[in-house]
Amino acid sequence: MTVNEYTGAMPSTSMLIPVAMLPAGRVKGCCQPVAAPLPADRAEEIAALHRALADPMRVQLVHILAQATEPVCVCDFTAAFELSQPTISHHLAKLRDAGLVASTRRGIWAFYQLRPDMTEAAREAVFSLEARAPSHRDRTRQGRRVPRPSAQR
Amino acid sequence: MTVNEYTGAMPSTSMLIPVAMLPAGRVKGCCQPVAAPLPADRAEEIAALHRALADPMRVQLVHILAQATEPVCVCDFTAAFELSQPTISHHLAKLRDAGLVASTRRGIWAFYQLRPDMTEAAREAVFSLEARAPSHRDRTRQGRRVPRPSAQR
DNA sequence: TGTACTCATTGACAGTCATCGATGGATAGC
DNA sequence: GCTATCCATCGATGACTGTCAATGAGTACA
Repeated sequence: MTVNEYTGAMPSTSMLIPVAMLPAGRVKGCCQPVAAPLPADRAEEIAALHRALADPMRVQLVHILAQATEPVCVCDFTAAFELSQPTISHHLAKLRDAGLVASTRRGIWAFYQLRPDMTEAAREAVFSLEARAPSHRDRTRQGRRVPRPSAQR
Repeated sequence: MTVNEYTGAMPSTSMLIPVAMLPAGRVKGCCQPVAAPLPADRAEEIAALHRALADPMRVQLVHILAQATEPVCVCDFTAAFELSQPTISHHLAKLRDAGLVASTRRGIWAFYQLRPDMTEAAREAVFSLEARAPSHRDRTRQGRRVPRPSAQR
């Protein structure tokens, strides 16, 4: 076998760690070179994105925003869930810090929406959430719900 | 505006909470109906998947497994990272509990690989990780790296 | 059987996170 | 100015998480 049967990954010498680089004493009979790790900052960036979606409440918030046709008022979130207003605000701040949502104020109200300029990584994560969200997807199937915006705005 | 400019979501009365269902006292001038929340267990399921990838070390482990052409020995993980063997084992167990990886033993060694029967949700998450993983993607572009396996095994 | 080795589990500890009540800033209306 | 309302922030608290040392389970080999 030379190809990952699942991912389709091809062996690439550019992605392999030379055996000589492995710490001495660990190169036993079973050991094989593995793909080069991601740069530490990139791994942390990816993990931070997933961390933003690692709470069911934030999954709910993103789900609602992905379905919304207008920016959503915080008061609607607090009305929809049995959590205190500070907790909702806390989760929205986490999503904002992760670059998933943006907020605007109108008078005393704050409105949240998904960021149109979300990173490609974030877009994939949101799509993977929405793609399997509605159990009635088969009934209302309309294709990919989070397309890459053809025109950024 | 009747369509979410970013997600392309269409208004669907089946996904809206009737205003009458909103708690009394919260229906103020700014409030609009929002999409129905996900079932609690589904939101938790989605969050659990992201929680599994919410640590940079587990991102690295999944990345290596996605690039690997063979099941990877634990001894290779412990050799590739400056973490203790129990910690590596701990992270692999988390990935296993999340349904992302499977392990087999050969003699005294344990080998890990991505689960071929991973859920659609997990597959999307892994793909969204790998799609932006290599900075030299453009040079070695081979299309989607995590296709749905045509033949389950 | 005894030794060496690999890997998983347990226990402990420090750090982080989710949650809520209290508080403060900002705005609208009187 | 005064009051009411909305939202963000702060501080406290309990729960969870990442990490490692110690230990246990299982295997290979002489």
